[in-house]
Amino acid sequence: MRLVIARCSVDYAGRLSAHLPLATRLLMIKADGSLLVHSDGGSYKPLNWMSPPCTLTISEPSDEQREAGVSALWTVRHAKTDDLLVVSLYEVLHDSAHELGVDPGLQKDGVEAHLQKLLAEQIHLLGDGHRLVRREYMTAIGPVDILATDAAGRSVAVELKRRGDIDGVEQLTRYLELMNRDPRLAPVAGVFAAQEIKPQARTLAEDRGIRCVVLDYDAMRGIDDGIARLF
Amino acid sequence: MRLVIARCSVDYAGRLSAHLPLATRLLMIKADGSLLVHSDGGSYKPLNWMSPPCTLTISEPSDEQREAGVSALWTVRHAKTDDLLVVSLYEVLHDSAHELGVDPGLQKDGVEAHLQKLLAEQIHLLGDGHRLVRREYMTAIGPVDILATDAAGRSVAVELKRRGDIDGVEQLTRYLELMNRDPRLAPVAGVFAAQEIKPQARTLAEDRGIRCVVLDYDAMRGIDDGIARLF
DNA sequence: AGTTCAATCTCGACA
DNA sequence: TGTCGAGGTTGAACT
Repeated sequence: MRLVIARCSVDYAGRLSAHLPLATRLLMIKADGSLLVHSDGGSYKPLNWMSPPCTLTISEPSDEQREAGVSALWTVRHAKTDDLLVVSLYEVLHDSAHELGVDPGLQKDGVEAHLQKLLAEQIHLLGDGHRLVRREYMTAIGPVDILATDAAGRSVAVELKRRGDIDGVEQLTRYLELMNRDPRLAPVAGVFAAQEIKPQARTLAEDRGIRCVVLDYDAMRGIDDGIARLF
Repeated sequence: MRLVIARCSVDYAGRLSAHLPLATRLLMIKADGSLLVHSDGGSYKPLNWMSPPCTLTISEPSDEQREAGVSALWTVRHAKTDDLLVVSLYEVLHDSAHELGVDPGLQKDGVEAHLQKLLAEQIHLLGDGHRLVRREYMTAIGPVDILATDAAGRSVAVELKRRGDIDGVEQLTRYLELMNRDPRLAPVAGVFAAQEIKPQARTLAEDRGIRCVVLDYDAMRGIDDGIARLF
């Protein structure tokens, strides 16, 4: 990885055209040839960049450019899409190279999967008499998070989210529409379960006869840990 | 901006939990206190990060950690969400600080708004006899991209996307439901227009009687440029 | 400040 | 390999 701090301007042409006026920025060249242009603020997204696979060419500026103060030109071209990024360097304030090696990568610890497991184990949270049929019940348009039955033996489809918004309700609605056409399942009631349910989502859900259940993740985990400690 | 190359491990706890095993990486501390952890490959997204507003605290490792080889601990806590990022530094290979100043920011030339403008100008692409009523036609639940009339004078609501997926169909469906209750507009036909329409989205749309139109952006722009050249 | 919607989205899973 | 769906999405425009 090569790190360069420089006064530069940047032009990009690809899906859109974009320009960065002259300013001091960090230029990061990764081992795969990709380039990131970062400012000293904002989020993790660079001001501009070129994704791999791409190639960086360093060239001399034209006389006109040199007269304007440009000391070098970096041209980065994408290997497949022909997207083009041109960095005009005016002054280099820092330049260093480093060997980092291959990264072992991020290990993600899913929480939604855990939430599903916990709710399956504590299916009574849906109401007295509920029984688990199965997790990830497959339908033609995808898996329903949890299929259960209520005290009267009727089917209950559960859509599970960490943060319940309108999309989750739409998703569950599509599942319910489909499942209610299956005579072996119909009638199927819907439950929208989440740690937190947005007011709009609740309104939409209840308008469609879908019950909303707010889950307390910490409490569920606490009980689960308690069970785990028993064995 | 401070740039540190170090052998380190990283732990994150927030929306999800994640861990980065010991390896050599770039740590970028921006002026607003945010932290980025980059490897020497991949795209512009860091392996891990903390967005502003947040605060970085540098502390001494515990005896146990020191014995394991940790020389320093960086703890970054988000100001609002309490998300936590902990970097355990084992060996610092490079450390430098730089003054970058405020960035003037990126100047973009948009594409999406342009597509709407082009379709409004070339409304015949919807079919012979179509006429534009207006762009961004307001309804109670938001603006419909384009409202037009067909050859028979019936209302046509157009939802425009660069890539047409299932969400866009749901959105248009909600608009149509609402507009068809308005006696001045009803009956309103729906058109789902995009540069590219996903098979699932097309199926759902057609099942609901919504017509799909695939747009050729380059051709539309070409015609537009041609018109521009005439004047 | 909250909401909605696009993105040079990125990224992983799955057919 | 393409397609599809989710993201610690991010970011911008608008209410």
